[in-house]
Amino acid sequence: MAYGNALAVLADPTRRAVFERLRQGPASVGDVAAALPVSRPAVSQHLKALKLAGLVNDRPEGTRRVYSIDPDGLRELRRWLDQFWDQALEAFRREAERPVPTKRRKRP
Amino acid sequence: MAYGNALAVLADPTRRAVFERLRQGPASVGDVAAALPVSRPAVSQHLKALKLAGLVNDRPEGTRRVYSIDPDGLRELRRWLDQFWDQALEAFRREAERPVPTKRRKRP
DNA sequence: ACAGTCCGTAAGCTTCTGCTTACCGTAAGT
DNA sequence: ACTTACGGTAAGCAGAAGCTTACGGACTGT
Repeated sequence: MAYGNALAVLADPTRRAVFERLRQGPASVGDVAAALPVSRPAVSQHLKALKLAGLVNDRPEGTRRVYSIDPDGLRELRRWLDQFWDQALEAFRREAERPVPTKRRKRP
Repeated sequence: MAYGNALAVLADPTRRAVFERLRQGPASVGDVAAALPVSRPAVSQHLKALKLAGLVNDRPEGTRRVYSIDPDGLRELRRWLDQFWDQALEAFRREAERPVPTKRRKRP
């Protein structure tokens, strides 16, 4: 049920902006903050949430801390969506084959 | 940027539960509410949000209102994720090819 | 050793959000 | 016409979430 965390984390716009910035390649906290209209601590908190959800990795580099995207979290989310997609289409097909909307009766 | 709405809507656990219930097939508001530990109005509000995000459809059926999954919203979300996935892997590959971590210098 | 840079965390506040209860409209059956 | 079933909306509230400022810790270069 980790995809739930990923969804919740990616729901916030600015946190998603942080994530999308990392999509271009690794970056430090300050780098990301410089590109966004929020403070550096805010970015730090967002990165923490992203890390907990398994969406990013981080490695120390001197006094800086470089974050990069972790494919694992994305993979899980993708799997959930694909599975959902298949099942939904299946239900869709079943429903389309039902010719008449079958007016709900009380009891047959 | 509609995928943002989809993400925000699917972030809430009970709303996602409503959505996943619909994955099995169309259902009325009461049906969904009966399967969840929340009140019927809560489900109604969740369905409204899902509908605004383009994730579900609804059609009247007598006094009842039958909701079903709308593939369009899911499709958009899937497209975003796939595109993100590809770009992230690309950046990943580029990074892997960089042999030495290149200790950040002040100025060359 | 000292100064400077970069970052994480705590505290606090404001805003948003999801839930419940109460009420009203609509459609069908008798 | 009246009753019953079903569902949407309003009002209100408790909890969560995101942002900022302030502070302290870790590493680097002089």
